[in-house]
Amino acid sequence: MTIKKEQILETALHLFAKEGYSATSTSKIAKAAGVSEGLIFRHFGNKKNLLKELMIQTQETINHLFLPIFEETDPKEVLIKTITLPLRIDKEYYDYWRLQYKLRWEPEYTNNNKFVPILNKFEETFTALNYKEPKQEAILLNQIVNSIAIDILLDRFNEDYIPFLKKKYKL
Amino acid sequence: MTIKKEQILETALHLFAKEGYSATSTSKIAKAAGVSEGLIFRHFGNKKNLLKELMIQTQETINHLFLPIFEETDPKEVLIKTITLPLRIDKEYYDYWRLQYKLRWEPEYTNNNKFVPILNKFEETFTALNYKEPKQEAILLNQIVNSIAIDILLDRFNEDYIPFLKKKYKL
DNA sequence: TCAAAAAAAGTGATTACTCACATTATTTAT
DNA sequence: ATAAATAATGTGAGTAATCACTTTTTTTGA
Repeated sequence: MTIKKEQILETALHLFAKEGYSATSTSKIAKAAGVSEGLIFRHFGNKKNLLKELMIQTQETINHLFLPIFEETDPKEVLIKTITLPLRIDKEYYDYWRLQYKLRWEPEYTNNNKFVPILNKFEETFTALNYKEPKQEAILLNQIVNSIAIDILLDRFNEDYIPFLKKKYKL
Repeated sequence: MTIKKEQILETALHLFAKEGYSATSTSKIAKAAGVSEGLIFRHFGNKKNLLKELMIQTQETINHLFLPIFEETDPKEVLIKTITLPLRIDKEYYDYWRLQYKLRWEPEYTNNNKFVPILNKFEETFTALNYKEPKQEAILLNQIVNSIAIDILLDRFNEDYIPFLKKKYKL
């Protein structure tokens, strides 16, 4: 991976996340990245493929952020780490999240259950904690984490919410 | 309001909700609505203003859907109506919701606390039910409803979730 | 010296939007 | 009442700018 290719990916990520895929032209990316427009097509073939490579990176990044939760064995610790996950994410990763949430609504974007592994982890956790309906609890927790992430990205999150959730889950 | 103007609004709503604002050209709208492209600009001035008028309609529609919750006085009934709201929405309104959720992520879209009234209603409700932290409970309930709506729109909702929530809130 | 990397200079298609003009609906004057 | 005047609605051909993408030329590093 050359420096310029990385610059294209980095710039495209930022512009796609900020303005959206359709609203971001390849010439705009090239200018912002400080490269010629042709280089984008040399490296990625077409615009859609640039997005595709970006989404692979995005998925890897997000998987990496979830890793500490997967590796945690103590169920209570799983819940704590899950609830506070959005807060612990460094701002440099925000564009990845933003792109992910934005692209959910695109018709081409097939969401084919990328969240199944984390839902299974949550279900195991709630089973270990003797919750009556661990499957539904897992869905609820997943919804909460997503909502917190969205609130943070849209700059309308209130930190008081976290201790409230900790009490709810007796943590 | 003339028939053709209504057709433009209706078609634009559907295309914006489905493909997104930037990805939908005015010529595409005109063709699908069966009018000349010039008429869009006669009625709305420019593309952005078409979206603006559409968003006013959208807000009115959504407010109307929330009305039964606002008018309900029995706190338990408020919760029941809230939890089941996304389920009770007719499919013909889906485009309004989709547009709303999609546009949250656009930089021009200023979200200036349109949800404050419903959050206040929820807070009153939880206060009446003697919940310890009604403000935070209101935020949680709002998150849940939004999550359900998103899941329905993205066609990944499981109906078993509703009875689970009813038990949670002792309904 | 020469292949890969990058830039520069193109391509036709599509974009949002304008404009001159036609048609239809509404108001006004007699 | 009705013809004339005015306003509202609608069309289709045009605009320059921008779009994704291609081809050609130049630069770079081993």
